[in-house]
Amino acid sequence: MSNGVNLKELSQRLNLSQTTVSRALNGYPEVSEETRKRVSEMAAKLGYAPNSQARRLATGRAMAIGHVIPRSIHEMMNPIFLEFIAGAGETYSRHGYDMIISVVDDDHEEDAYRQIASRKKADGVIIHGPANEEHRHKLLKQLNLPFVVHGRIPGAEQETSWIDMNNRRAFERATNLLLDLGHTRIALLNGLEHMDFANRRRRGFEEALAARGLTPDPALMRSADMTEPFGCDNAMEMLKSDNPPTAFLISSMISAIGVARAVGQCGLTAGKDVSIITHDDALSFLPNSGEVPIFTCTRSSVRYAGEKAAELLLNMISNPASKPVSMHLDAELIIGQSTGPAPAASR
Amino acid sequence: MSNGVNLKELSQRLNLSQTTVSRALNGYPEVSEETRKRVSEMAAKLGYAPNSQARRLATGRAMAIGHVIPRSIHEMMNPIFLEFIAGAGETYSRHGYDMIISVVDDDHEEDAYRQIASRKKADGVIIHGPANEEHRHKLLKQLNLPFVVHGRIPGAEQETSWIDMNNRRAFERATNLLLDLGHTRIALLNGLEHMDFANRRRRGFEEALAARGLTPDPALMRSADMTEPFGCDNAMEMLKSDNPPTAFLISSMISAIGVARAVGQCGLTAGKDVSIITHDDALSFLPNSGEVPIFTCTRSSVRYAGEKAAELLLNMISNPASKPVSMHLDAELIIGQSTGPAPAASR
DNA sequence: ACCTCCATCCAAACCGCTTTGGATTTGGCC
DNA sequence: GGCCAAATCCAAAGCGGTTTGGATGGAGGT
Repeated sequence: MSNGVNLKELSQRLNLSQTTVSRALNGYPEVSEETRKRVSEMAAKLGYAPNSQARRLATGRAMAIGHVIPRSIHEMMNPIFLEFIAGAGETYSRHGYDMIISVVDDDHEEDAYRQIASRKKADGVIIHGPANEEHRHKLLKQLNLPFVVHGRIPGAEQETSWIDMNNRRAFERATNLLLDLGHTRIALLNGLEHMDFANRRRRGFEEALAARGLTPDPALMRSADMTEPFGCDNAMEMLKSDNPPTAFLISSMISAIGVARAVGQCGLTAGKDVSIITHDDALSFLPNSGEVPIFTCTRSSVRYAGEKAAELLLNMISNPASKPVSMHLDAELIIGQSTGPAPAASR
Repeated sequence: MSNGVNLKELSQRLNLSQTTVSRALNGYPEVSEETRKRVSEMAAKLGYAPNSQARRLATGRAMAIGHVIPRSIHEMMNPIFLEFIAGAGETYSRHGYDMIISVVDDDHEEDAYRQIASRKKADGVIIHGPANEEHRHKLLKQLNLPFVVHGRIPGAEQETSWIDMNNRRAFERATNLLLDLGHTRIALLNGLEHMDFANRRRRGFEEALAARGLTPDPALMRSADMTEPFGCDNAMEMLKSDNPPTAFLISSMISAIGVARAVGQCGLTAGKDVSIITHDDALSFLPNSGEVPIFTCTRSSVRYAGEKAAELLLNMISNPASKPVSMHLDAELIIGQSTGPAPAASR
């Protein structure tokens, strides 16, 4: 027994009108400090809190942000998605917004957005994992639903708000590091390249090679969901080939761990016989810290991106006339134990 | 330009009352098939969808389920949590419910629940990761907010609805498997044992040993957040000790991967020199399948648990008088490549 | 004493839907 | 033809807030 008071009852108990009570609680100026105090005390005593549905209806704002995630969201996205959510969630709750997540069948994604708009379930949404061929932003514009992209939509950079890390640059720098260490046969284990982020990473890799007059060996480039076995299996295969790579550049810690497993199983040592650089999204359950991190990595916190994306979106919502805004985050290049000079001319 | 019609406009266009239109769309019987057809056609044409806030206010149901997760949710919970969410989310959307997730400061968890109740933000909640000392269920009872526990609250099994896997039994079986293979020095790398699930797993382990007259060696039992380094570091330390274990029993795939890394670094082979059994929550980004899975494991799908938990909760909500219900899931014991007979009297 | 101007407070409309309690029409049956 | 029940449909009352457009009363100015 603790709840059940509504505005009407509260105002009756106070011998005040609902108007005054509402204004007192919402900090409007046309109510004396004394009554305001009286009101908030009584409200606290009776445990009054405004019914959110009623408030939303009256104000016309849903006070919620939607995230629609297709059921078969690609495996590698999963943990990253959660970390992003955690960051965004903090921002939302700090601003009194709810976060609503819709898990939908892949072919119902568009429906989900339409429903959010037509039923007024949320004041805005976040687009996750933009692909090379992306259309969601068009739909959302048409639905007049504010949104922020986590990542970038190729060809729509100017007309959309987004937050992204500099994928191309990060992988370019990582590749250069390996080149500086004398590696020339570098393998790339990348995410699905129909995704924009993976596409950009590959370009960074290729451009760095090209700048030194090297051409990437297609046999050393793989692209798939970034699972652990993906890393292990491909690394194993490459290491056992006639012309194995001396270094690996990997798009995710999860797959990097797989690569490390393969390296171990081949009796090699990472950082000596083989070098590994991975991108590190700073996932909390895969810490790669310590004085000297296990993996040399390009690091960029997805959680932070989530916080910022949410802030961008909330700004857009409270300021609908504003121009598109974007944030470009640079990854840190952090030296760990998994890189070293290329072994001298192997057998 | 596509939305903006409300019930009033729709009914005017049809020369019908709002009542009739509402009833037609919601499938009530007191409207002729002909008008129903006319109504739904016009609704489709004008892109009408009921404003969810208004509907919620009128019906008094939030049509949403809340998940509050403390900001510092223990690291190992993270990916598991997401998988659970994915499962639950499917059930919700299939039933027209929204899922709202609140990320809150640890010391505001109680507030979060109170708000959900007093502001009527959700019709029910899921309790995640019950601890040995658990109090949330009392608060929720007092708030009169339906809930389902993912896991079990010790001492409140009868009076709460929950879904849990048989942790004790799973770890008992796993331990017996190792014992049958001749292992006697078995290490346990467990989750935080102030959590109910970890506590139960330890008991399963200890009881299996005790049944064969063995007492667990405290030096071989570790408990912490289930990160990858936790597995690697502890395994490394144990393997290098004077009296190393011949087998590892591990609470999470993530840490198991760390153990595998340590095993590799020590020049040993899993399944031959050292045996590994891990619990496998069937996380989608850590597949452990294939003809012969890499890890021998006790497997139980968290996603499935999420689906079922959501179903239990929705049932409770639509049927408030019902008695507490619970589901006990048994983990499969699956033989993979990481276990084998104990090596004959090692050096 | 009279008037203006604030400072407070209030009654009532409104947000968009569901639902109650009829009103009206239709059809079957004696 | 008259009557009753079933089939349709509707006006209006909520749901619980916010917000508009005053009303009221006391202070200050002349």
